[in-house]
Amino acid sequence: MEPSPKPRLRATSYDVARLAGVSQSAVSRCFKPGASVSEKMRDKVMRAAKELHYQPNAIARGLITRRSNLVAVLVSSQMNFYYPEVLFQITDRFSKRGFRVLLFTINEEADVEDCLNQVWQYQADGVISASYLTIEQHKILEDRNIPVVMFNRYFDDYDTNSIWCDSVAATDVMIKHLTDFGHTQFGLLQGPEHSMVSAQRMKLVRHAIENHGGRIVAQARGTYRYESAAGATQSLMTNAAQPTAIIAANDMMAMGALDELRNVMGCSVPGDVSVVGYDGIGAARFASYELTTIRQPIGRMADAAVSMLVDRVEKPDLSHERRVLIGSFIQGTSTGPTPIQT
Amino acid sequence: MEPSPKPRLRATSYDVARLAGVSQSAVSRCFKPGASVSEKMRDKVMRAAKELHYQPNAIARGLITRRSNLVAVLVSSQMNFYYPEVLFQITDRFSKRGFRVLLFTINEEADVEDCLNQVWQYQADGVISASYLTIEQHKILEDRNIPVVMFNRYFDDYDTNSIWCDSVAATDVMIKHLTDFGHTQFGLLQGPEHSMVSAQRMKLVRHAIENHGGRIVAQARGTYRYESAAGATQSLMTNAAQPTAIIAANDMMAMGALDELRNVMGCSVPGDVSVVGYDGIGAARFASYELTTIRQPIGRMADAAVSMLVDRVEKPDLSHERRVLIGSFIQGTSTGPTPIQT
DNA sequence: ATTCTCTTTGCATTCGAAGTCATTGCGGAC
DNA sequence: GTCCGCAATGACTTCGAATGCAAAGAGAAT
Repeated sequence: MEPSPKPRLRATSYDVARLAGVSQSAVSRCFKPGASVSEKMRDKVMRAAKELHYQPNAIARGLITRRSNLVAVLVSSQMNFYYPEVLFQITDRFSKRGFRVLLFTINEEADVEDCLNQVWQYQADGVISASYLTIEQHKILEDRNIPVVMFNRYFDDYDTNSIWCDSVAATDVMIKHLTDFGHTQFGLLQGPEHSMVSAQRMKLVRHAIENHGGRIVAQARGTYRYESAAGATQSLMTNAAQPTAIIAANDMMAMGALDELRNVMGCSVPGDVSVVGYDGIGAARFASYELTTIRQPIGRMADAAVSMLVDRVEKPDLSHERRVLIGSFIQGTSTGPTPIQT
Repeated sequence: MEPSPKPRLRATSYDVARLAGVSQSAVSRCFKPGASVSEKMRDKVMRAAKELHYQPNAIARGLITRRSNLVAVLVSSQMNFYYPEVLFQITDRFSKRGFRVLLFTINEEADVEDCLNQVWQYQADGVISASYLTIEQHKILEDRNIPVVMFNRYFDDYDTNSIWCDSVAATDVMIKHLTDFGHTQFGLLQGPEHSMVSAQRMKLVRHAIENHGGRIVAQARGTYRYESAAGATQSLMTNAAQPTAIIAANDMMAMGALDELRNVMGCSVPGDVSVVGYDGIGAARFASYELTTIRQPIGRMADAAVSMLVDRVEKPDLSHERRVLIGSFIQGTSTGPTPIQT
């Protein structure tokens, strides 16, 4: 007695070939755009493929072509609404370009090592990092010939592919907007110590404040998260010289500061204190906040990042590039005239 | 003349075997936990592997073992803060279980078809769907023997694996909380027409309102997004009989409604109108909102979803299961006593 | 020393598609 | 009718790791 044919779960190219009465190579070619196949052949094969619900096995294909069409996206998992926006935009665009996204969320720095190993094991064709990465870790990837694009970060002393948002002019406009309102006493609500984004932004802010004759009277640090702003704001406001305007390193903290001021400390914003942020995330436009902020063109940054990565996957020898988009000043209602000094 | 040896980009198990002076099988076994390998062998191999920076090729492994260790996660890309929270939690947990996440964002229903094909091509071991899926689409996956877990949704008339949050009791408490405050005129801010989550929630709400002697005086629909609440709220409030409490199908819309009421229509919340939502997302706790809502235990739901999927990947014959966690009523400051009727 | 276990190791094959190369077929030019 | 060029097709090999099976080795018991 014949053993009952094990119910093949998945049709392979051989099954399709058998059914269509052609060779496996022919089937393969029919699924490769631009291959040399006659109309008749393509028809036969496609009909058979449809009948068997055949779809090429991307894993097997990846093995032989050495192209997985997988890209790894690294994002920090901290609850900061900036990352989901970026992630979704990037994923969307990769999808349209025929790449799949392997998502890695980074909780703590220690996760990165693991994550890079996985990237390597899964033969990801490239990496977009919107998370903290050391130069050493970056080098590991480059040594392995995996192109990397850094999203909204770069290294000062080391060449990389990166997408950056330049806020020099916008920052100047923002500070001028505040000094025009009569503000001279500024409080800085910075991000974490090691964060280059925060450092960069605060550098611009300091410079612009100096330029427009303001003075930094207080500084505090947060973690970029909403919750971290409460304590930092308290510390800023209980300073000997009270700031009349608070510049936060991102919108999340600006929102936290605004809430702390309005809802806990009983201040009016912008009546007593003005608050500004950075990023231009969706939530910053909510009517309860309407933050004055500097908006990153996230959509165009995602476009640029995806293009840049896809280009390097296709032509590995392309040299490093840094693409800089320009952030724009967005006036909200979280800023206004200085209160008259008593 | 010998052709210069092309610099092997990637060390394979053969390279490691050669360097260690053992067979390829031995190398493979050294990387398989629980395989029968002597101390000496493991040492030799691991040393060689380290020297060559060898890491097993997950693609090749997947081809032969028929296990990709990839899971697909489908989420809607609409800007609703609920999805990122769920996504990050789920990803985190899969990571710890040795699975990688293939992310698929769904913009419109038409994307699903494509996405399912990709899931099939990439041999995903399983799928978690936090996005809209028809029964037919679900069947496709099951026919292909790909286990699916539906996150926060299920089918009424079709068996599936699902994680669900039961809000029956909490809804009753919430409505009682409102009627105790004197509210009798309710306005419903529903989700999209085809959304089963909205339908379910609103069913509970209707029932509870009836139970506690309230009356639904107005209804409107939104898209679950913040922006969609503005118009819907206007429509609710310009109704002949004005509601004194608005029940939104999710927190995002509740936040939108609250902002529209406070910042556009000049109402006091909860002075003039009370507002409640559903989900218990992080942003609902922001001091500007402090929504009264029904919180889903997202962390435990993610745990359950991941466990359920991993179980079915490992034992494909496990029957369907529906795990139901209980939502809890969270009292915020968006609800209060009815205004005295004039 | 011999035999018998039980563990460790290597050989050979396998997974599924892609691509190389050789062959076939077809049309047109002579 | 013969020859040439080009398109279409198939046989065979390849990618890298896992595994069934057979063989070799290590002890233990006699």
